[in-house]
Amino acid sequence: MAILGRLSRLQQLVSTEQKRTFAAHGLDAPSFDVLATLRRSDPPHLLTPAELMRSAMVTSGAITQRLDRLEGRGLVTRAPSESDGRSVVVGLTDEGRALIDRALPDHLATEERLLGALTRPERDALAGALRGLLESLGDAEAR
Amino acid sequence: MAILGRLSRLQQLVSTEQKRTFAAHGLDAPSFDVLATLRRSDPPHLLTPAELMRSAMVTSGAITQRLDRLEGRGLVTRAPSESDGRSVVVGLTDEGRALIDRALPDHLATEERLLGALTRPERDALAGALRGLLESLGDAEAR
DNA sequence: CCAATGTAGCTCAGCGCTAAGCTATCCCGG
DNA sequence: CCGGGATAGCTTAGCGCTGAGCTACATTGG
Repeated sequence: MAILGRLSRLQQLVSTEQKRTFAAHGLDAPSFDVLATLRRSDPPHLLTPAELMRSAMVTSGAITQRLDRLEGRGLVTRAPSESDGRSVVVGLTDEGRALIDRALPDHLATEERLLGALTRPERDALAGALRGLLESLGDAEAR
Repeated sequence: MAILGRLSRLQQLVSTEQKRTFAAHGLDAPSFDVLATLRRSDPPHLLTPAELMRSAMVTSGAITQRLDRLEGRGLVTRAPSESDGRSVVVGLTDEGRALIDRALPDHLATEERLLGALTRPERDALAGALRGLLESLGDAEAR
């Protein structure tokens, strides 16, 4: 089983490299994750903590703390939901949106660089294999 | 770039599943990693903290703390190196070896289960792609 | 031979996450 | 209409890791 060990090592290398990119924009990985998830969501780019939690695959406490930090920096806003008294709506501030819009191109360039060794067909095959595995493990959000 | 995102999600799912297996033997992932690395090394299964550090891709401080915990439980031993005054030699105790020998088959079964969705050729292709990526990123220990 | 540089391992403060538990709200079936 | 289970979000203690810094030992070049 030389697959899962390599998966873990590769993820480790990749995330270390990505951290460097995030840091160049004053971000860390958890913050980038939240901002990018909001940015990728349909306009008007509003999500609940529960949605962010499912996307990030972390516990609710982790999302609470991520949002605390981002809100403290003025990058996201929290407002009570109008339709569900338990829920909260998270949105990007102008500053948060400007920041993630600066960081995203760099992030994509890093991805491209990390995958540079693979040809297009190889990438497609790899993406397909990963997708298949994710689905077999019941990952609902296997995008 | 649907690859790196899936890689991260997959690694998350896999490691959560593996944790469950480790816990069934009274282990967590870091402890399992150290014991399994020692067990897989050539007899007499002795490694230095520096070697464990490179294998696990964590900092030296992390290895120190992992070894503190394992030594405290009586699963590994630390002895000063005879050939290098800076170095330490880590070995498995009888108990440590017995424990990892019980846990490893379960771990392999978990791997097999997680990869159940892939056929043999699919696995080979995936393993090859991951290996290629690791090498392109300069991972010396891409086994 | 020794000064300079590199390597090995340890220490510790700080950080983000989990796990468990809490309150408040929603929603379904009886 | 209401009781009970599910869901949303927050809190907090505890944990493992990083990053920076330290000491001791090894190695290399002049």
